[in-house]
Amino acid sequence: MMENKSDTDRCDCIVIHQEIVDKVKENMPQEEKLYDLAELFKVFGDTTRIKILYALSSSDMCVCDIAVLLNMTQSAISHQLRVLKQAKLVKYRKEGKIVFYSLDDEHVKMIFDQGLLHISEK
Amino acid sequence: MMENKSDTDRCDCIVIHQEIVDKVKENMPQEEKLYDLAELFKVFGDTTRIKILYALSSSDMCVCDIAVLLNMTQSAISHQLRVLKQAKLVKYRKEGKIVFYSLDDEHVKMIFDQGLLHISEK
DNA sequence: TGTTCATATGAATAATTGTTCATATGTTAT
DNA sequence: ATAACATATGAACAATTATTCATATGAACA
Repeated sequence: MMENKSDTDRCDCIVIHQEIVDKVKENMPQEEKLYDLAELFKVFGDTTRIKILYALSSSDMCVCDIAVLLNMTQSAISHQLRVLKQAKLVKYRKEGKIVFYSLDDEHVKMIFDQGLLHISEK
Repeated sequence: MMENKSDTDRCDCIVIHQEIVDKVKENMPQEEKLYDLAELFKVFGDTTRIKILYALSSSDMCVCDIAVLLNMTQSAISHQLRVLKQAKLVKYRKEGKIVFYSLDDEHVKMIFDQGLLHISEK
């Protein structure tokens, strides 16, 4: 009869690799930080938002201009700008009834570039 | 009676900003490239995958070790490793029945660092 | 004051996705 | 051969999310 594996939640090789796993565990950032990191990248993980960010990296733009540029509804753009705003990736200034959005982060372009580098090499 | 806006799909301000929009449009990368970029970041946009990538940045590990480390099922880890493999972010080598995964990209850490930089400043 | 315009937002819907469960594949050891 | 083990995978389910539609807000202007 076999020893029940789920008693320990560990496979056999973990016993051998325990040291490595412990070392890796030590080097892992806090749970919360990794969660925030994933949340940030999730914001980049949508074509519409990527396009908006790319557009804003060229020039500040108002909501309606972005909608025209991307051939999408004003509402869809506005919803996505809210997500970008919450992630502190864009900021805005009001001029009367027009709201101009712009990038709020120097890292956006660098994150882009690293991503494009990966893509172009694979 | 008002002129129907949807005839042109353009708001009033776009007429004024047309030049800017045209310039931005010129500078936008190809549609496909932006799609791929979003797909790449989507892969980073999940806590489990971020943790796996972080773990592998410390040391190569087998599937079962990762499962123990993250306290998740082997199946869940395996599914996510497939996603990472497809994105060419990890590679693997087989040693008998054990499969060791490792990072397949120098950019992973740099993308991480930029992300963490953004988070820590906001 | 009433109308037009630019933007924001809540609700609904459709599509995507992460995990679990059960099972398949392929390797090692007895 | 058979059993044990490490990993992979398909189907199902629950949860998340992007867009649309209708409408609200608030500014400019006639």
